[in-house]
Amino acid sequence: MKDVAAEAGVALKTVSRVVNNEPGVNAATADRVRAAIERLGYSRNESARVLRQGRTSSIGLVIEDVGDPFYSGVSRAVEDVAIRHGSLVLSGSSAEEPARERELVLTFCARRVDGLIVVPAGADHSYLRSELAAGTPAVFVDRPAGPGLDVDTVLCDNRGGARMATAHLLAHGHRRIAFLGDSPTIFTAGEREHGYREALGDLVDERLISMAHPELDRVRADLDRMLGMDDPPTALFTGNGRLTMTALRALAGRRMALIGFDDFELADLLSPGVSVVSQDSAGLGRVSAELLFRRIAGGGGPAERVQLPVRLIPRGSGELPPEAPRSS
Amino acid sequence: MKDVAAEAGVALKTVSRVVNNEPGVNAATADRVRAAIERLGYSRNESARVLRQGRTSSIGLVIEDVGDPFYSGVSRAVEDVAIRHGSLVLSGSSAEEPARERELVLTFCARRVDGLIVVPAGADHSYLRSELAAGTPAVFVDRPAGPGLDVDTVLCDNRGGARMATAHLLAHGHRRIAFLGDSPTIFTAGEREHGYREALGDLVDERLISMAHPELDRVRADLDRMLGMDDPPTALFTGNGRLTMTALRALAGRRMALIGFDDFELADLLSPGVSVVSQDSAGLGRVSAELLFRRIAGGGGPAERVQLPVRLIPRGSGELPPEAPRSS
DNA sequence: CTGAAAGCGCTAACAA
DNA sequence: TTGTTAGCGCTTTCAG
Repeated sequence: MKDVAAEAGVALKTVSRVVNNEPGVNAATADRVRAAIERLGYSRNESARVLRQGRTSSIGLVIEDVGDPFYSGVSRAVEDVAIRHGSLVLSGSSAEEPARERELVLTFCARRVDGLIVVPAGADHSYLRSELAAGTPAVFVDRPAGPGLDVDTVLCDNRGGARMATAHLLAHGHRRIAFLGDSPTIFTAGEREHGYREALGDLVDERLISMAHPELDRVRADLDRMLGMDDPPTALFTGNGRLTMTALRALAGRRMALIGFDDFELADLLSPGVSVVSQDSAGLGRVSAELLFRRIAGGGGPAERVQLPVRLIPRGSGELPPEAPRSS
Repeated sequence: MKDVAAEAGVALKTVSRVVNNEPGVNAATADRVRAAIERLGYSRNESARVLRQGRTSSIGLVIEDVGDPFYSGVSRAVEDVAIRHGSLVLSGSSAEEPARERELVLTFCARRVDGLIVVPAGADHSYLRSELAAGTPAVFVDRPAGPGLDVDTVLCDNRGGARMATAHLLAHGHRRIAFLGDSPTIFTAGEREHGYREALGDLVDERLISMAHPELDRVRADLDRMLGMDDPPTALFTGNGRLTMTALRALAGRRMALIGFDDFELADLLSPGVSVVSQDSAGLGRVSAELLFRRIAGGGGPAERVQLPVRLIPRGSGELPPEAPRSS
């Protein structure tokens, strides 16, 4: 910048003014400066600007895995909003490990991001307290923050969606409805289990509920066990996208009513089409990013908790009738 | 840092030494400093460090769309390698728009990223020349850089994969093989078309080739037109994942041999399973990131051009025999 | 082993 | 409309 000033025969500050499109610069002078910039191939050093202004024009995004379609949808939506606000996105995957989540968040904070969007992996976010107090706003997405942290949160209606799916199966005549969920330590998994239980009421049978990490072998074993019962399930409700696919593989063509939580590409092309409870991943990203930028801009008020609706998409698998009872 | 120094009763530089784990600090002093850091909740301001050192420990990643499973696979792999090198990833989606690609790259450069990984949308990358000359290394992924730019490149064997797929269909008795490709301005689309033509030789029929943006209506119209011919195609080769899915929808259950370029989730669950040419998106990301970090570390030598192998995964759809010729 | 001073490139505040 | 000066928080250099 010094060189540019010399080249254009003006003061440092004038160059700064031109670079920042600040008003109050003679057009001719500005042109001379721009010419000098062009000639010298100058480009502003953002680090210095950041140091001076204390604003990085970047936000940090911690998700579970960029490779997962649900989270990459969130990611893309956040990115779009950020660009509109002139911000860049620093992102990282926690791989569902609390330690990595913490490390990423603290790294982002050390880089003085203007704000954070976090899909939490852990349950303890006390490490964030000092950052929040220091004025870095954060929005939690998909899952709430650990106890004692008063922070904006954007969630899907997990419980309502699960209730809806289960009720849909009930309405189609099913009474024996199994639930395959992810590990109950995961917030969304627990909420969906609750919704399932609420809809089922007295019909709940603990033997038809299985919650653990979605591995094919586990799912297959569980399904085999359930289907081998005297009064086997006639319908299945799967607690997330990965589980739905795993279950589809494990079922290996056996015909059974099925509704999955979370939509997925090609669900409509399978036969029958897979009925799902669809979450709006893009909406999740968009809403949380907008909330964050409102906070960054100084928007005050108490922490908000937004819940986005989900919707049931019937495609056939959720509308299959119960198998005719076996004549015994 | 000044406060920490005061709190610990040492000089600024000593704090700096402790924070950076520099050798030559009395253990007791270091402990005192660390205690002060803890008490004050201090964390180093990376911007200032960057300003001084000129190294940001971050790389820029420009892809087409984080929401696309192929690119999010690349993305995740890049991220993993970056973390191992103590680097963060700034990423952005070009949405296949050259202007946005350019803007992202220049924004990243203004932030003084240590290096760039780019899936180019445009064909002209002259804007990068000054950055490269200034010492910011770049690696192009999935598609090569525009003419006149001597830069590391990591590609898949698009042509070979297309040749393999087409030959596979030929081996299963097909002689009328249609090709649906993406817009020919996209490098990978062109390469795959070439491979298809090479394998087909004299059997090429221009009426069985359609290349454009993968919209359902277009694909449906093309397929209808082709299937209405006197000698309709008995097999279809689709040029990317999006097109494969679109074609599956457009075929709406009509039985026809099919191989798609690029694997996708659930390809095995459709009936018949969809045979594909699988690209290693994670490998693409990993190899390019490793190459980039080698350059950042000062690794010299001429620009490399790495080609990753692809593999054919038969699942049924690519092994269907031609329909018995209609008795006319 | 520890410290003082200079300066990275920029912008804010104040003059002229 | 333009310029001058100070200082953001850190690391580098050189001196104790």
